[in-house]
Amino acid sequence: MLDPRKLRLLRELARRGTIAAVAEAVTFTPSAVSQQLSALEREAGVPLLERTGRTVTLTPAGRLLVEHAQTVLEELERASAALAAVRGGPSGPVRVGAFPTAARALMPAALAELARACPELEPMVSEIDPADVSGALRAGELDVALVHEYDFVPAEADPALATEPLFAEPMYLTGRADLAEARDDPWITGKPGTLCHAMTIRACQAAGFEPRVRHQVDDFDTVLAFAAAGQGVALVPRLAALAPPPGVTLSELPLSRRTLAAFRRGYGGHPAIGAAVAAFRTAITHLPL
Amino acid sequence: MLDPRKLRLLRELARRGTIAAVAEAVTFTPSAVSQQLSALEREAGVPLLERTGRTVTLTPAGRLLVEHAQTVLEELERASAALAAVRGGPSGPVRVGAFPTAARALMPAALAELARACPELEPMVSEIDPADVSGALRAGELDVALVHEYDFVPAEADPALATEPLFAEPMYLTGRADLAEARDDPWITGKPGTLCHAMTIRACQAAGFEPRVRHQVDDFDTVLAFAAAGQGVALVPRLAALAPPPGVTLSELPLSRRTLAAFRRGYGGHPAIGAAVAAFRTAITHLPL
DNA sequence: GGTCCAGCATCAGTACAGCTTACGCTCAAC
DNA sequence: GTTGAGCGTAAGCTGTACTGATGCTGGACC
Repeated sequence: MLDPRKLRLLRELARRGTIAAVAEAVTFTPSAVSQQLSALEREAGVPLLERTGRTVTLTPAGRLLVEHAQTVLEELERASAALAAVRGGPSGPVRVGAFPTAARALMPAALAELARACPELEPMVSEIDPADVSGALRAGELDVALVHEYDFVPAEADPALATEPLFAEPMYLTGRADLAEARDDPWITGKPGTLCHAMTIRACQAAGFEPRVRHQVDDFDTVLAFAAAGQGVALVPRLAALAPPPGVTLSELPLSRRTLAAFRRGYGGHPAIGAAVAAFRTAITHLPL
Repeated sequence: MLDPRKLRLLRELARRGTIAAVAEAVTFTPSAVSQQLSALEREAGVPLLERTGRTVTLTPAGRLLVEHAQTVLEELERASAALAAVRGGPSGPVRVGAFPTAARALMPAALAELARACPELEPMVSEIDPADVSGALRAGELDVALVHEYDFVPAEADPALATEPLFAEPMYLTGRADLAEARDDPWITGKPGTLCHAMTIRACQAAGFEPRVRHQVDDFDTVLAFAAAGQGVALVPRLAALAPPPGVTLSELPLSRRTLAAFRRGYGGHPAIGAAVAAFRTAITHLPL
């Protein structure tokens, strides 16, 4: 019988590309991962990995097995979720990931609501960059996470993950009435590789110009402070612009940011996930949107 | 992570009812099964078994988990089958179960065809009573089996097993032109509990009478010999009546017996199963039906 | 060309999981 | 009361799966 623990390693390898990365994700040594994958190959009777120099790639048979591993692992998780549902009310630790804005604006109210509704639940919140959420969920480091997507920058579609929309908020432009006016202004964006960065660039491109980026700052409070200091214009979501510093004018744009809850697909039926998402929703109703 | 080996034991328990029976089916000691199930319960966090005196029954949570176990195990088997398909042509041992009539009439030609088409395959045939086929397939003692069903006696519907129809043959009545004429005759049936027995009883009931059973014999050659000796009438399928003894007349009835190939559901894609079923079909074309 | 480093494999050693064996308990049948 | 079937627990052994150390390969950089 194929061992799902080994299948999990294979799936991670398909995702991460190197044995070392898999080892780090599951907190094993690379040696252990290498041995387990070799054993899996032996059991499978087919080469699953191709060793070329100091790198490994999956063979077609390996990719095929990854597909099956996917469904097996999902189904196992579904079984766990069903058991947890039977076990009674949600209880035990739930690891929650949240991007910084949400951690600040939404989490306190959500945690209070969660403590009220499910006192047995022990939520553990980690701030996490949305770009890392997918990997952390898959690796089992997180159980549920808040992520967001912008117009022009959809959330990563991962077959192993499911999402549930929570709310949408409009985007604001600082200093100017619309994007066209800001065509020649200096811009303040997030750091390259972040969603905020991509969002700003793409929105400007859609408006017909390439933004001249002067500052690269991730924290929206800092962004607004820079804007107040006349350092440039920026796009900020409603939640980050509830109390703009004096001297900063905000114009609502026909752009939005959507916040979603993400979790492993098979885990959706888990009562802890349901309770957490419900608490998010309750907290949202208290949000000044 | 839930261990599929333990899930398998739970599934077997749901089917067989006692730990001792599970142990026998998987060739463990009852102690090992007990320990494994206890461990599974501990991991699940919910009571799965209810111990009442010297017997165990599944709790609702246990039954729920069995459902999931079913799909997990099926999916694992599907993965194995996919690997076997990649591995190239069918090879290795295939355990084939067949009821006595089929073993005699069909198997020689089917094995010859299989040896021609897939020389790497090592079929191992066991005669087996159709009533035991389901359990043997589930326990992994057989990979594919020939079973049959009669009008009025459909094949057992097991969610873990899939079937594929192979051929149908008419039933014959010995001595008389139709069932109504045989209303008051003594009858020769299979032994109680067999499909043949049930088939005869139900067919007579459908014709409006209760057969008077005199002899209980499973082997159709013996049945025909009894009929030739004037000991009564009987229903026999075409395959068993190819060379009736002198003095036995046969009348075709509007009843049929269907022969099917059965295998574990997840195993259907396995090339060895496909090759075996194909060989059965080829052998059937040589059958004087 | 030599050096360094990243990445994987192999080997030896160890810890733990899972099996068997042996034994005790409970309950039903006789 | 005795017997036997059925399950659980304790003790012991084996094999699996991990870590840590070592060696090999190939690319980058000087």
